Amino acid sequence: MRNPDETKGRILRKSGVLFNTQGYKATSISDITTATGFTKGAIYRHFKNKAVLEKETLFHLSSLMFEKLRSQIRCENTAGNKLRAIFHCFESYVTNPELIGGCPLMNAAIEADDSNPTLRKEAIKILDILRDSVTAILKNGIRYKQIKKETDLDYYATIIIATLEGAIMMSKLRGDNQDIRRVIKHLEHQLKEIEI
Amino acid sequence: MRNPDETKGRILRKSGVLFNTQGYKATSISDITTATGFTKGAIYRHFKNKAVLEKETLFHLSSLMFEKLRSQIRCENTAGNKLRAIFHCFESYVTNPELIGGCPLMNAAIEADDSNPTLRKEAIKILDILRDSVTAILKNGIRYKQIKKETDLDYYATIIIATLEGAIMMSKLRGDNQDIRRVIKHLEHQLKEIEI
DNA sequence: AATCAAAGATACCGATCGGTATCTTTGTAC
DNA sequence: GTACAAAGATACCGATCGGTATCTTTGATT
Repeated sequence: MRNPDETKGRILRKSGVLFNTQGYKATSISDITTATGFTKGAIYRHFKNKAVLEKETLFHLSSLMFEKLRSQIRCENTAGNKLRAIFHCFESYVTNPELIGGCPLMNAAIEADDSNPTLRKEAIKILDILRDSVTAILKNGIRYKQIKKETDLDYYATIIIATLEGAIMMSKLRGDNQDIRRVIKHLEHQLKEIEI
Repeated sequence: MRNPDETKGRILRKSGVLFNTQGYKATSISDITTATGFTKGAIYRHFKNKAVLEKETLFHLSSLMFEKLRSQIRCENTAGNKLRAIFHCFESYVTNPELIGGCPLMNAAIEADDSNPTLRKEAIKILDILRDSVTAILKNGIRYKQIKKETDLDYYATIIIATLEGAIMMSKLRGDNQDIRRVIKHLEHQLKEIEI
């Protein structure tokens, strides 16, 4: 019992990489035992079945995502710059090799939407939190006279998230950051129109 | 030998539905035998292995996609209306239950980008054709004085495709067409700025 | 009607899947 | 240092995976 929490953390980190690159269904428990060095016995002691491991891993991946997002947002002190920080966070899903596999929200959403209700529910939660983060920034921006008060919050949140996610798909598929760069340029233009 | 081409077509149509909803790796040959009524012997007579079946099925799905796209584009006679037709074609990936599983480009791209080079190559081809379709419309629009001549073709093509694909992901995940509607509204606004 | 190649069905292969029962090891409390 | 519960390893389960060798059926050709 040489530290169960650390073992669980190791499993979550490794399965996070595997699920995010190969997919959830396509990654076997054996893949995870090979990657972690632990045995099935160890894994099934911490997770009662694969579905639970998938769900907890997606939660873990989203925690990393929101952690990074929040730390970058906190560094900026205007709504506009906070949003620009979000844009570049998403760019790093293409450019940063550490964030292997791309955006975990997108990956889970595409795999789960038609065939994995459990994972889908978790993905919806992540999307809701992401959307709320964007609208909260806009709302505070309005409060502090940085964003025009007639701005449709939900509308802009949808545009920002959809555009970034779509561009990540395109850039990851092609293996360059051309599309994500274009999209960020576009979003920065859009931002200037609602900034005061 | 009661019509081998029809058999191949049946297999492609059924595996198209299965691959597009459950994923490529997650769909087994047995799933396809159950869905088609054919046996493994029949399937492996027409496709030398599963990878080839996956690739040919993705090509088949993209053919359906471009067929519908082209028929809708052909109905319109200005660049702007041709683009609007594309927007609503993509909306139907959310609203039309016949197009089950969503956009095949997106599905293949997300599943293949990190772990299936064969499928990834096929997905890149689809994205290239889609992008070329959009830029060709814009280019013709400039020629016939419907689109401002200083418009950056590749830039707009990226914005349009990324935004639509991202919104399909969001709308399919949530199970409503709110996000895709917002995004189309946004793209129509963008379109008015480059239309003459 | 006999022939024959192609279409498709059947039966099977070794490998791997998710999962579990059981055993051994480990750290800790006394 | 002994007892004990938890952590982790080992060995195995039936089911299913992709794939293949072989058999039967089919329809066109002569």
